[in-house]
Amino acid sequence: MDQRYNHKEIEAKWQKRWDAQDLHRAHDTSKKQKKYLLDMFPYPSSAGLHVGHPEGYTATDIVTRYLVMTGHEVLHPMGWDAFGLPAENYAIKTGAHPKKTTEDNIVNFRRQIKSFGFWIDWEREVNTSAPEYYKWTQWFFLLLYKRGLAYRKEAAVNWCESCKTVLANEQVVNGACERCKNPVVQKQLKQWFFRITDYAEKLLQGLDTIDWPEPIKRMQRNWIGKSEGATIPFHVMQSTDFVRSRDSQSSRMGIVGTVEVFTTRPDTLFGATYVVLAPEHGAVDVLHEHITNWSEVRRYRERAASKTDLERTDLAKEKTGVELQGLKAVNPANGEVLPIFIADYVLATYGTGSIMAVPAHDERDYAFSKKYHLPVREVIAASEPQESQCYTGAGTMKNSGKFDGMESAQAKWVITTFVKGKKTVQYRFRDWLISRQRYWGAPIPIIYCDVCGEVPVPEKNLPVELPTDVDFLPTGESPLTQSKKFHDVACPSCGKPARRESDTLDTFVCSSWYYFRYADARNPRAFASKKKMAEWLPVDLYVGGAEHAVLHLLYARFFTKVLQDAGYVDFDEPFMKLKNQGMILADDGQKMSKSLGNVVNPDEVVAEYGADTMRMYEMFMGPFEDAKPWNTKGILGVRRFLDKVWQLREKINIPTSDVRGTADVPTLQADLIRLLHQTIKKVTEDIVHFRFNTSVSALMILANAFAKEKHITRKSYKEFLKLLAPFAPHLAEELWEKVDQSANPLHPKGSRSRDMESIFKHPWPSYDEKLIAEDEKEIVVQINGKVRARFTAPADASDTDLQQQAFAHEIVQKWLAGNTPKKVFVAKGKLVSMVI
RNA sequence: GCCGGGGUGGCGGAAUUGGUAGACGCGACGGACUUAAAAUCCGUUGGGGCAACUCAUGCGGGUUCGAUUCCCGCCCCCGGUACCA
Repeated sequence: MDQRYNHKEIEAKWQKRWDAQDLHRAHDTSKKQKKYLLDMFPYPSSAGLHVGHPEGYTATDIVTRYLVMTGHEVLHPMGWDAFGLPAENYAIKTGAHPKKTTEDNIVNFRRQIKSFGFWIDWEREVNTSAPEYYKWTQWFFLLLYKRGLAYRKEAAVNWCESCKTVLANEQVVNGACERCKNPVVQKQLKQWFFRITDYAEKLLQGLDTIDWPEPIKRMQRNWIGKSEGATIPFHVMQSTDFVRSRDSQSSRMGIVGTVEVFTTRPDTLFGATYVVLAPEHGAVDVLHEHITNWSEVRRYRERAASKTDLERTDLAKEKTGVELQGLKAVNPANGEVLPIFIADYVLATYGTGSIMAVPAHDERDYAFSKKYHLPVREVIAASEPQESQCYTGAGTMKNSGKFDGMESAQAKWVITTFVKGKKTVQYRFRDWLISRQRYWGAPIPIIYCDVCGEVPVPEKNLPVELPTDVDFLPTGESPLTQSKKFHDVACPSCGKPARRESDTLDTFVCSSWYYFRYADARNPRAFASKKKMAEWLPVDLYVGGAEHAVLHLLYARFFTKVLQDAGYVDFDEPFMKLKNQGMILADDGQKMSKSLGNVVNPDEVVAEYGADTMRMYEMFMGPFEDAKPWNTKGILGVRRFLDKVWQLREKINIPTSDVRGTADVPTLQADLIRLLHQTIKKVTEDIVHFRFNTSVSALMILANAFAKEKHITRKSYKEFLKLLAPFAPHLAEELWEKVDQSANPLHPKGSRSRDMESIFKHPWPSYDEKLIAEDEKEIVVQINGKVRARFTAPADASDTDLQQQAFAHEIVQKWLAGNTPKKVFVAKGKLVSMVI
C-alpha cells in the first residue's frame, strides 16, 4: 500500500470537481442562515503571493467550511485592490503599462490562491482598477460631494518629494512616506478632502458596539484623539500702552486683538505665565505692524516652515521660540500681563493653534520656561509631595484667588464660565486628504468651468475612464493633465470649454466600499442592490493584518456610516467581528524580504508538500494572532500526520459500518469513543475561537490513538474525516470517497449515493457530553505543596473517599510517618493537598 | 516619553474562575529495516543526581496548603504613537 498520498493528483481532482459542482457558490436566495466571511483583499503585487496571505485565507476557509457543515449559507469572496503606486513605479522604470502588469499579476495571484482549494465564490471577484468597479468608486465620491462631505481647500498638506504626490496623515509614518520612507514636507496646496471629522463622535461610539481586538479599538480611539476642554479668549494689547498707563481701565484702550487658546486644563488658568502661538498662526500676520522685532519673527517662521515633519519632531527635544515684542496678552482670570511667543512646539493644526502656557503643570511649557527663564507658578496642590517641579495631575486649587481650596476637576468649568470661555471638544485627527497627483487610480469625477465653477460629473457619464495617452514620469502634476482628450471637456452644466480634475483618488477610497460590491458584484445599475446587501451584510467576520488599524478600517467604517445616513443601508458598522492575523516571519525570526533572501515561495511549498499540508502547517505554527517564524522542518511533521491519516483507512476492515463488541474490536473501543467525542468538542470549540493550532494538535492526538489500534470503525473514521475536512479539504474528500467506494457490500446502492456526495454536504459531527466524562480519574496527592503520590479513583468519589485513599497510600504513609496532617484540602476529581 | 502586547525545554508552542508545568509538532539521541543512505516504524528526550530527591515558566519580593496564573517593584523584547495643550 502507498505510504504517502499523491497530493498533486488528489488536489487537482477535487479542485476540478468542486468547480464542476459549483460547490463554493453563495446563493442569494438560500433560506439557510447566512454568514459573510471576508478576507482583506490583496494588492496583486508582482512578487506574487506571500506565505502570510494564505494564513488568513485558510482561517476564513476553515470557518467557512465549518459553517457550511453546520447548516449555513456562506459568502466568502475574493478580489483585488488593484490600483496603487507599485504598478505605476514599475511603469516608470520599464514602460510597461500598469493596466497590463496589474492584469498579469492578478492572473498569477488568482492561480496561486486557487491552488489552495479555498471555498471562494469566484463569480463575485472584483477588481478596483476595472472601469465597471471604479465607476462606483466615483459614484461614492459624488455621494459624499452631494452630502457636503467632499470639499476642496488650500491647506498645508503632506508632500512626498520622491513619490511626487500628497499623502493622507494616516500614510505618514514617523514623518516619512509610508511607501518610500522619504521625509514628508509640508506644502500649501489645493486638494480634495473627505470630511471624516464630521463623523468623529460616531466613529468613536461605534467602537463600543463591535467585536474587535481591543488594541485595534484603542488605536482608533487614540487616532481620533478626543479631548474635552475649553477655548478661552485672551486680549492682546500693545505693550507701549502698559508703559503709559498701568491702571487697567485705560489700558483697555490698547486692545489690538484677541487670541483664543484651547486648553484641557482651564483650572490652571491662574498659573499661565505666557501665551504661545504656532508660527503659522494668523494673528501673527494680523498684528504684524505692532511687532517690533519683526525680522527676527519672520526668520523664525521661515525656518519652521522649511522643516520637514521629521526635523520638526526630531528637534523637538530642544524647544525653540521667539517672543513677539511689542505685544502682550492679558490673562482673563486675573488681568495679568503676559508675554506672547511663537514656537513650533505649538501646532497650527490642532485646537486654536495657540495655547496658554502653564509651566508648573505642563511638561512642555515647563521645558520651554526653563530655557527662556519664564516664571513658574503653582496653582494646583498635589495630595502627595511631588519630586518634579511640574505636576500634571489633579489636586486642590491654590494661588487662584477666590477659587482657592476648590478641587481642580470642579474648578475647570467654574473658571471657564468665569472668564467667558466655551466648553470645547477637540479631535486630534483631521480630514482625509484623498487626491493624488498620480496616474494609476480612479479619476476624481469633477470638472472645472470658468463660468459654473466646480461641477460634478453627472452620474450618467460615469465612469470617467483613465486615459491611456499619458507618460508616467511623476512631475508633481498628475499625468492625467497630459491627455488633451481627457483634460479638455465641455462643462456638463453650460457646455462651455472646461477642464477635468486631473488628480486621482487615494486607493483607500476604492477599498472603503468593496465589501458591499461582493453582495452584488455584477450590478450595472447600483454599487449593490439594497436587497442583496440585506441578504449578506454586515460582514460577520473580517480577517486581515493589523497594519490597517487606522487606515482602511477607519475609512471603511466612515463610508458605512455615510451610507446609513444616506439611507442605503440600515446598519452603521461594516465588520461585526475582526480578527488580526500575526505576521509570518522567516526562519531567522526576521521579516521576509527580497533583500534578505529569506522569502518562502508558496508555490514551491504547495508543489512539494501539497496545499492541504501547507494550510494545516500554517494553522499549526502557533496562535493565529501571534507573529511566528517559518520552519520548513515543521511542515514535514504535518505532512507525516496527513500520510498517517491516509494509511488509517487500511484499518477499517469491519464489514458492517458500526458494530461494537465484535471479536475484532478490542476493549479499548470505549476509550477511543471517549477520545473521539472529546476531539469533536475540542475541534468545534477551537474553530469558533480561532484556536487552530490546538485543534490541529487534537486531530493529531486522535489519529495517533487510531494508529495504535489494529482496527477502527468506519463510523469513527468518517467522523474524524469530517473534523479534518475544513483543514485539509482535498485529502478529506478523497478519503471520504474511498471509504465509501470500498464500503460495504452489505448495503444496497441506494444508500450509497448520498454518502457519495461531497463531505461538505454532510453535517458536522456532534458530541455527547456523557461519553466525554471519564469514569476514573487520576488523583494527585500534594504534601506541603509538592506532588508526592498519585492514585486513581472513580470520578464521582467523595471528598472523604479521596482523603481516605490518599492516607492509605504507601508513599503518603511514609511522609506522614505516623503523624496526622495539620490541614487537608480536597479538590474534587483532581487532588488531595495536605500540610504536615 | 506615553499606550498596548509579550518573556515557559535546543526550537514552534500547550496548560490560567490558582490545582499533576512542558500537550502536539520539530530537532536530537538510541534501536529496527537496509549492502548503505533516505523514507518509515519503535523507544528516550527540561536541568542536576545511581537513587530517594532536587532545581526550573525573564529578575526580586508578597499572598496562598498550593502561583506560569493573583499583588508590588524591576529588567528585556515586540507593536503602535510622537510636543494634540
